[in-house]
Amino acid sequence: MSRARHLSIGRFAGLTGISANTLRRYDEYGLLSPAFTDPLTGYRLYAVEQLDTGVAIRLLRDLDVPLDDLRVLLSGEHPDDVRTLLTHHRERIVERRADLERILARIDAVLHDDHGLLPYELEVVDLAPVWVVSRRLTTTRAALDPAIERSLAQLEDELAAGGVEAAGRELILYANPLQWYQGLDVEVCLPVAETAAAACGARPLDGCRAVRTVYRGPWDDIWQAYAALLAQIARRGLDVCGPVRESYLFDERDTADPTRYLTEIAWPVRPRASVDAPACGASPPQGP
Amino acid sequence: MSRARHLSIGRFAGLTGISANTLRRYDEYGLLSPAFTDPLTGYRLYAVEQLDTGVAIRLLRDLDVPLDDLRVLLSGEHPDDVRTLLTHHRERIVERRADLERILARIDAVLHDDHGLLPYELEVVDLAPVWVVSRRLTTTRAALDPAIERSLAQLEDELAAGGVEAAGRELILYANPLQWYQGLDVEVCLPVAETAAAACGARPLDGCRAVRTVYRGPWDDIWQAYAALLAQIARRGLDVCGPVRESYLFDERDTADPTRYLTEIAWPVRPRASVDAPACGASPPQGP
DNA sequence: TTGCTCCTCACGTCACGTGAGGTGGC
DNA sequence: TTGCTCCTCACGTCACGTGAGGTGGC
Repeated sequence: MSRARHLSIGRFAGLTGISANTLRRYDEYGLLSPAFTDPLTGYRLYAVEQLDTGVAIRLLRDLDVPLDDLRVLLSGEHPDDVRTLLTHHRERIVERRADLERILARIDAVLHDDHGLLPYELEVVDLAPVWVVSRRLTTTRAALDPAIERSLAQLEDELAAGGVEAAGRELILYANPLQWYQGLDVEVCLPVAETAAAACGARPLDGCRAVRTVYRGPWDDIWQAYAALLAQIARRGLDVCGPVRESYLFDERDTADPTRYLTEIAWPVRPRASVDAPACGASPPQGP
Repeated sequence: MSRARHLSIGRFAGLTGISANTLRRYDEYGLLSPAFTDPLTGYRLYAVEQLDTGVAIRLLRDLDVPLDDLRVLLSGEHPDDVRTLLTHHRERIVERRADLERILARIDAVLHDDHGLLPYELEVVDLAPVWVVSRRLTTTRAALDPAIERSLAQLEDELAAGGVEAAGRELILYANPLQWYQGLDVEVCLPVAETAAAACGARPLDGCRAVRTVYRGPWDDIWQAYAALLAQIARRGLDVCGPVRESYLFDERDTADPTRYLTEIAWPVRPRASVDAPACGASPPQGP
């Protein structure tokens, strides 16, 4: 066995630009094993003929092609050639770039829009009483949107039949927003003028003290606003005490860009009665 | 100790969107520990007041801000606010995007330029003899470029003094290209017409059989071409037998884009004399 | 009591780098 | 003989997910 045409791991590393350590792992991994391994010393000896394979691996790794892909390619078992592999890999990289673009857009939104990380500025307000026609339903989160659509359409039909016009956009009450995974108790409301209340069978929503904020962004992420609100309410020594009201200041009727949606959240609160008393409707371990 | 305002890890996870597992690690890591841990059962209980911190962590992790940064931010020890942190983080993301752009550009170069992964098409050629004025030097890789510049300038001065014009671009001979880490033995040559050879003290470069390829790309990566060439030479049953010649078909004099450089590499070869005989100049273990 | 939640501990992911501690070859 | 190279084994990186095996609380 002549070693004249064999390269030690260090030389092979120097020529291919792959570190000796990494070459050992490629050997173990079955990706690129030396032409000869001394059974006594364990020394790895690479053939000069393996250099171009090594260079190719190095080039593809520089492009961040996964080792698994390289093994498939080098095994020759699949008919995929480098071109096919790189085409697939290109898509992966394009996706990663898109991920970064999304992150950048969100960072810039925080930096430029000049609201803090949690863009929920709370204020305590007194909600005025309001007359509404409403429809209450129980549904799941997945079925929520069409259920609301249907209820709204029905309410609008009823108002039209009675010759009454809605006094504003719809208002949606959630009795248990934090237990959405157990099903949602929803009341869809359309406000009407008090003078028209009798004509359409409207009921009053009582006025009450509430904590109010405006959430900006797509509805999928609105749970974050709820969790943050809940923390702030607790910090202020308040307890939530009634169904939360969502109203839609700016939504798909106003923009195609969900990140610009504005949703008002108003949560009825009262001073915390006692440290040890369970809070009504807010304390998750309590109710059904 | 009332637990009415405490949340189990599962509820806290559901409200913040952080998995229970991850919350346990954040506890261990000191990033976000529960307000209360039952010493008997080890159960973690989070305060409602911790929800907004949880949401903030979740938001920043969605932006891929490292845990270490979050710990610094939440510790309040440093005056950095979220804005500063995000500004730094933005730079990191922009860098990552630039990395991906570079990878995409290289993938596209391979895909569109229609050469294979190793863009080295070998051919065996017979190099014609050529007359050159030359200057031989020993240097390191770091000092190579200015050393070549100086030698070339001197050679050009000499030719000008003798009233002779160069017959083409320079040619550079490397006696030991694969041992560059041990120092380079370089001969810088300018070709001249045979008729002018005597007037300027030119010497002949003998003709010989050689393996020739054209490397495309920046010089920093040219070692890859050498390694791949060496593999192909061995596969064809040849041995290298003399200093390799580089000539610069397309370089900084022609383009500002190093990825478009074209470098011709011609390596004198002979048929392998014997499997066990050491090859001249190519077999790395053989000495300086 | 059943089923759900919670606990800890360990291992896998991905592709390496960095050492410790010891040995072979000129 | 000295200094260099090579060996194996173990651990660290990063931020998790996934399971095993067992227990607490309504």
